[in-house]
Amino acid sequence: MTVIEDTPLAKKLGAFVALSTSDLSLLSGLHRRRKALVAGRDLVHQGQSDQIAYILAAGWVCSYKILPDGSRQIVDFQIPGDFLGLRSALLHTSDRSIESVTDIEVSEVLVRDLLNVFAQNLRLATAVLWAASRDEAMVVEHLVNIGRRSAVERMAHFLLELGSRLTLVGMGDKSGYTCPLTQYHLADALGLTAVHVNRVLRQLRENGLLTFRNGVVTFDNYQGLATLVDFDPTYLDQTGPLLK
Amino acid sequence: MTVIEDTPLAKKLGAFVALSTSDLSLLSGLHRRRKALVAGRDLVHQGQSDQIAYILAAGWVCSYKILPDGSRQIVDFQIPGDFLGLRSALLHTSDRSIESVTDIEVSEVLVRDLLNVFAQNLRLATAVLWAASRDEAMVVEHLVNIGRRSAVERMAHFLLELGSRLTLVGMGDKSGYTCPLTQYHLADALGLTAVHVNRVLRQLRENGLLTFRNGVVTFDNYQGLATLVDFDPTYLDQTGPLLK
DNA sequence: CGGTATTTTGAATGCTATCAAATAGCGTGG
DNA sequence: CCACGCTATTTGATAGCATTCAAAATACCG
Repeated sequence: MTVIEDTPLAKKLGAFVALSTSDLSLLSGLHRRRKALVAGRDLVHQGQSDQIAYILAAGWVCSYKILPDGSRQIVDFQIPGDFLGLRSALLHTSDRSIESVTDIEVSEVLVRDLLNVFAQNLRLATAVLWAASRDEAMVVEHLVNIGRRSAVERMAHFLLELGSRLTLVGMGDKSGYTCPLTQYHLADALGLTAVHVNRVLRQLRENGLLTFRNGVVTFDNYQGLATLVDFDPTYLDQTGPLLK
Repeated sequence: MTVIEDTPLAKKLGAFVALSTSDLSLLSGLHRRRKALVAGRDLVHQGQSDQIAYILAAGWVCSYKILPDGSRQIVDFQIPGDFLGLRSALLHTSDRSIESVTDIEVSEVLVRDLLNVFAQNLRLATAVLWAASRDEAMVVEHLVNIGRRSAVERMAHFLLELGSRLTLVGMGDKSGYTCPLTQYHLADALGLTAVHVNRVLRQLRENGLLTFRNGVVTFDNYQGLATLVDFDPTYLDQTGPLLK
């Protein structure tokens, strides 16, 4: 049996609030109904909405919107420990589609079960809300990124942010991380062309800032990158001011 | 005494769920502590967070982030009936600044009072959550707008969306609305230059689509605009599927 | 009526897209 | 194990949209 504390969700929430053993076992109660899915499948389709949310246990996922001309904008990527479709399940509205980027494993969560957990345990409810709020803050940061930064800065900021998130769940550190995204994914997320993404990555590599090759992001000069885009990971590393 | 049903907040929430007289009086209970502010003042500053949220009663406000190079990205505008700083008050984190665009009137709302209302009245709690969720959906729509549309399309989409929101609170219709935003505001919201905003507005005007002059937006061809950007106001006009 | 903020227009530059094509990587089947 | 086909990456040349710099015209305010 897996050690409860080691699920990505527990790690992430644990970074927000201290979790007791009983908190952890309540959380693990949500991890029944495991499901596996191959890469490139839609989990939720734009407009559809049902009573189920998911916790991503393994693999990467993206949420996106398609425009009438066929282009798409990726709103966010989700990594292990993230909820999928939480708001759409709670509020019966889905404004975007969700697709698996890699093969994934998810745990189905019934809204009813989740609300029960919240009712039993304020600490967990807060932690989950906190995480949801962080996700929203990331969308805002993403908006600023696309609206006001050059292509090189966008890329740097994006890869730094991803690094911080992965570090939180033990899948990366300041030296880099494994990343399954293609240059097309990056393009759709950053509002660029895949061709230009390639040139931007080359530029970052040639300036000794970072290398993204063979599915691995390597920060060659973390501090330099952070300075370049004024990266402030504070909005991700909350030190749980609400509950201790 | 003002008729309760006529506050912009009541109008907006009323479009989500049917509100009874007792719901309305509970709502109006939140409208004590009226405050007035002149244009161009900060209500909440990036990073600060306190226990107070606001309901905007009159005037326009914008929430934005400033980048280290001095440029700014406006994340959203708020119009009468919108909450200001709701999430930051609930979760003790503010990721953006809020500034008055015009002279405004707000009602201060203590988190405690708001939570009391929620506890007493599920219908209102749902309506408010719904409104908050709509605001989030608008940020996502905004992201898509900036990431994947041309300058002309961005402008058209933005002004259409604003029109829908204003219509909901009785401040506009399909023919147009009064709009206090300067071309600098539009530029900061759409990730453009003020100079280019001007050219884009001219282009829209010369194509007979819309006219924005002397603080008035006039839709010269509403259907043409909606088609141009595939505008779908569905995500704003919810017909309250949750509570009737 | 002067002063400031906003809008408008012009010319030149530059960043990113588009179009086109070559190279490299990877899984599959012979 | 190699050939094949597909997807992803890389590079070059050209076009275009939006920015930048500059300045004039107009609106707004006390």
